Amino acid sequence: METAAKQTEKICFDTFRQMALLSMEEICREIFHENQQSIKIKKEPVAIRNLVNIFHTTLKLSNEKGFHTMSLRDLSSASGLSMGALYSYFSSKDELLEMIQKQGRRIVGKVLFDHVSPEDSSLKKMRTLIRVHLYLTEVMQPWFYFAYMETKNLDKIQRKRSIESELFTEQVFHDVLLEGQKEGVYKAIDSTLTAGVIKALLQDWYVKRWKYSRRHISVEAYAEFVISFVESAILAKAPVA
Amino acid sequence: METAAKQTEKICFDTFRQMALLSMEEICREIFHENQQSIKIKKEPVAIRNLVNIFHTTLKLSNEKGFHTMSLRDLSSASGLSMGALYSYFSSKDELLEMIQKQGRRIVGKVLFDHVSPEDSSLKKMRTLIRVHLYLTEVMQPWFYFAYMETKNLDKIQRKRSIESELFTEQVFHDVLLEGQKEGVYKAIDSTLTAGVIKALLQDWYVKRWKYSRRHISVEAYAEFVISFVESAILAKAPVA
DNA sequence: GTCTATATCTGGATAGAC
DNA sequence: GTCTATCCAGATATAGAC
Repeated sequence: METAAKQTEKICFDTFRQMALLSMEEICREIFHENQQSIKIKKEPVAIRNLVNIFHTTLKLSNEKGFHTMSLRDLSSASGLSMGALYSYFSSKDELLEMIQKQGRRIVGKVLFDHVSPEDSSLKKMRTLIRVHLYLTEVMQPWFYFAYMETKNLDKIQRKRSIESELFTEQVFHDVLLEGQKEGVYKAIDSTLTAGVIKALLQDWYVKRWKYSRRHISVEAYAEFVISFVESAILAKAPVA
Repeated sequence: METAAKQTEKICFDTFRQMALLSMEEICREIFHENQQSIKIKKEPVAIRNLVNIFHTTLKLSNEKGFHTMSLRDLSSASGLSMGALYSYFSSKDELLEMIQKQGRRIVGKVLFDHVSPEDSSLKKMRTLIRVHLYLTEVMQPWFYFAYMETKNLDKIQRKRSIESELFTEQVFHDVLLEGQKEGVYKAIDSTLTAGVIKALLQDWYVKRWKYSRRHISVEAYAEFVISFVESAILAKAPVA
């Protein structure tokens, strides 16, 4: 009974995947138009195709051995673009790093909060937030991992932005927790620490992806586990079915 | 009443700190004697003083901007040792990386499992494991963070060792969970995922240290929070006081 | 727009003075 | 034992042909 309702309402991972892929190209188009001063290419289709290629390849190589260790020669041969061609899309290796970070933050912003409607119960909000967050990080795993590992290599201002965005996500969970506590759905435990703990569990999914792959655990399974684990810990009474 | 018993039994963070600091010098002495083929220095006191300095400075710089980004010239000026002097303690930058990883793994092995006795109840074992793990990572925060972030830069064999040690820690938690489930103390939920979740919470302490510092949360406070959070989620009945 | 060839710079590593 | 000076590989970045 409850299951039926759940299935119709519960956000589905597959539709999610397509959405994010669509976003990817769109974002590249935006980046292209915004950075036309540093991008020397004029034709949009060419530019976008190559940008997608460059970002994709950079993420792949960096996540194997780190952005700093990846030389532009590596990137050149792996992407099939020459050194010269690369430099018509960015003016320095650091700029490339910044472009990727910016692109990622933007997708997150676009996708993450479209799925929670304010009229939902705090219980439902929380569940949806957890699922959406996990599904998003699954679809964009390479980017999240990259952003996570390469923060140190950013300059101060970019670094600050990255920290802000981390704390902002945590804040969203924090707010829902407070709301639920007011309603009496959740226990009155430290909401800041709890929000941090939830964030840590979500992060583990994309940071330790190798572990979960090896153990053949799907995102959906992990999502349901996290939800039930967290709810066991914070619900005022026994979890609803 | 329970509080009094708890305080006498509960492992104390301050004594813990001293123990780890002592270990540090001892370990450097061991390293010195083992690597006398690559270390050109003969006098023990000099060697140890400089080794401690080198490790300490390397951790500091690397944790700011990454090991790869830290040049040996940076290390030289920050430690006060010349390039030449540095090279009488290791034969390559990679060897320095390996020495630090090895040193760290050794301290962990020395300290981590001395505190759980097999005759304890699984409940007590779990609590002690959580505390000891957190206290240890607190005392050795720079090293743990370093080991965590620089795994990518290791060669295959070292990398494998690092992964093994990660999975081993998780296994310890896993075993205690199973034991507790058999005794009926813990619920019969997925023990692998649960162990992973606990590990993630412990890791958050040293990976996101900046966050907890900023919020003025002490290790002890975090430890107690994690324990109560985890127990709320996994205890078969309501937690004991 | 894309390539090849090349200039320039950075940083790991070593030799030899003190 | 420690320092300075230097070598050289490898990386970023650019110029100019096609």
